[in-house]
Amino acid sequence: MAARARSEVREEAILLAAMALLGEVGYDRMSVEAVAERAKASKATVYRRWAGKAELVATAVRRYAGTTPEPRRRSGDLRADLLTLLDDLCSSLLGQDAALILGLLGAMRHDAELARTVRQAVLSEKHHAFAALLPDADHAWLAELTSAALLSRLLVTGEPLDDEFLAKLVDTVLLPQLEEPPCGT
Amino acid sequence: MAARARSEVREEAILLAAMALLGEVGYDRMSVEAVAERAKASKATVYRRWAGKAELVATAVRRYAGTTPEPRRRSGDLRADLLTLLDDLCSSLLGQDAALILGLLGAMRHDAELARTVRQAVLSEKHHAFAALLPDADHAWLAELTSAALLSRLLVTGEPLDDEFLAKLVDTVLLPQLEEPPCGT
Amino acid sequence: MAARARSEVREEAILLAAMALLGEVGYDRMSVEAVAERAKASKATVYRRWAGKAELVATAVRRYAGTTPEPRRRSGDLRADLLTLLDDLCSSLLGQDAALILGLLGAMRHDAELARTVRQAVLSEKHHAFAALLPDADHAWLAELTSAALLSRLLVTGEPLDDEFLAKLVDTVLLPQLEEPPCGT
Amino acid sequence: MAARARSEVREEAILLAAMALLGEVGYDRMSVEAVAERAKASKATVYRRWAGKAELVATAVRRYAGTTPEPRRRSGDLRADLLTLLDDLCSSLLGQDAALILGLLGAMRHDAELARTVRQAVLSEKHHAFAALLPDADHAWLAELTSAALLSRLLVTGEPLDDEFLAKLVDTVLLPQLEEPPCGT
DNA sequence: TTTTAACCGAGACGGTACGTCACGTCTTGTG
DNA sequence: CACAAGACGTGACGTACCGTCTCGGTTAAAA
Repeated sequence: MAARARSEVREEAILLAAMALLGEVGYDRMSVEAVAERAKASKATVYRRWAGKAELVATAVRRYAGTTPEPRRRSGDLRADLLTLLDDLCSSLLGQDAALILGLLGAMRHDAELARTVRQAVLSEKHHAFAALLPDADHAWLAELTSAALLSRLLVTGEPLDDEFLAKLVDTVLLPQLEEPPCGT
Repeated sequence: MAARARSEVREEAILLAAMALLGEVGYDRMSVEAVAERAKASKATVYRRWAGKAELVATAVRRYAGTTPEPRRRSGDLRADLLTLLDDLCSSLLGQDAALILGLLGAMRHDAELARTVRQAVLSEKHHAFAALLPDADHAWLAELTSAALLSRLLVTGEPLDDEFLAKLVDTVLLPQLEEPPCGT
Repeated sequence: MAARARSEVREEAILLAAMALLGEVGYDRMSVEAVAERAKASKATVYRRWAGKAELVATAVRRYAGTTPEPRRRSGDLRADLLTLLDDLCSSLLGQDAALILGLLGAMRHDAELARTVRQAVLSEKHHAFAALLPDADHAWLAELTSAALLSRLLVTGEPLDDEFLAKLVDTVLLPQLEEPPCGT
Repeated sequence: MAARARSEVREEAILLAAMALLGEVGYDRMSVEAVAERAKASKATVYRRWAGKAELVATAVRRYAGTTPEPRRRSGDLRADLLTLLDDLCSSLLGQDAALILGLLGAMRHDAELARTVRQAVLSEKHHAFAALLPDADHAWLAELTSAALLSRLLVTGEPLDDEFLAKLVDTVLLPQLEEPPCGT
């Protein structure tokens, strides 16, 4: 194969530097200058590709954090499968970095294009996951509810995304919706 | 010896200016200078009372954000009452101002005490509302789910908090949890 | 005797604090706030008496630095007496603090009254000294020349006001003027 | 790698603005912000090159203050030539701008290197002028005395540098030193 | 003594300038 | 010719003093 273009190499270096700094100091205190310096790139190179910090970080996270690997196999037990699924989704919640997510949410308000992209990243992943597991359900709605609950924990309550929480979510929100029709009425 | 007391008037003017700007431009683009100017105060006066932007915003929000109106009367029809309740909660979601909420969430990351206060303000309002309507339910959980769904709409999807959405929330999330023995089993 | 009025006590405390700080950090970095604090006075008390830093310092220096004590006795040897005189004048050159003098010179440009006072303090002392020693000479001119030379050393060249310098001043500037007439012409 | 060189143009604009303001309002009331604004530069650019106000002024003066015009021709009459010389020196006394000189003297206290330079500029000009006119005299001493007298008038007494003053200076200070064997002895 | 008025500490206040930092744009020379 | 290096204008940051202005507590003289 041909060697990758210089741009790609640069881009990767920048994104990796961004991820590293993101982890070290958080979104707020991460500066584009620092990213450029660490990547041995120049600020111009960064700004040539991204419109600002939020976009840069968005790309970085999309590429290096949202690694929702191959969905784990289903066991046949619906409840167990849902728990496994949620566990996977948690792991990929943009690295669970609240500051990063806030930064992105903020940036979305100024950049409609970014907004679309992030929504995609945040929701469609869940959407597809649910679609795979429950072909007949209202995937979009399940994805939205799940996403909302996870985000709320992360941003608002600050409580951990632990097994107990996931179980409650499955038992009181997700499963009831799937069993709804059988109940008669 | 007694010096002139810090004027409550000044403080209020500053906090109101902060709230206003927070709503207008969001946390990031709100500058302390602008707050001072609008409050006809000097930067020094601001910094004399608060250690920085985050603390200023924290106080402002603590004081001026938790204003729930009195709950409307219940009709006896549970579904209708829930819809009315959600409608009320929407109206008080900090004015549904996404910029302000983002600013708030951002400020929470810099001020743990504020974080507690805001969680209280955001959740306990819903908590009490549910408690009044459904004495036997898991109020905290209902409040968290509802809050999460509203926030998600506001910040992530950007879709409107319309009746259709509220109805879906009631029908697929809230009511199913109240029909506790879910028919079968 | 009656106890001194409170004001006088306060004034003295403030002036002494000013002198102390002047010596410790110099004119530029001495702040009125620091003077007040050290004197356990309030800024208002300082500003009640003086219009600003320069005036405060002017008073302080006039009172506590310009202590040209009683003129030393004349020996009869004119040259020796002049040297003694210059030595005394050097000692009283506002404590020889260049920064202080600069501050005063600067303040003089904004405050004509102060200007008069400082000129008085700087020049008339020398004037009188010369008048006592040389009743028939042009005292004002001698005073101006001497003052100028001392100031120049202090502010411009920064070289020490040592005996060699004083001797040269006496021998090449002062004495020639006194011997002028005898020479004929 | 090569970045854009710091533009000599920017630097010159800033220094000229500094000189202008120095002359207009004096060192103390000259602000870096004002300099930057007048130079159509930014504060950051100023601070990128100089560590503070003192250094900025230092450079400005170093570069733009030592401008003596060519000496006028001598007539052969020593007294007349001295008067002419003093007149020239007056004109070049940094424009006889007291505020500027005070600013300069102030800046010298914060920057030892500037101090050396300014002394050079202030004194060596006179030094050379005297050397040209009186090859055998103690030029440095004459220069210092002259400089001192001019400065004293400008800063301390505030009286004009008029012909009468210059004549007195020539007749009572300069000429007597040149008639080296002072008649008697 | 007791009142009563001046005085004074403490320090809040609106300002102005400081020096720093990061932003996003731009130019320049090197590999 | 793409890129590092980094200068530049911009604008907010948080700090330090400025000089003005209430406040109440404390004297010391008048009652």
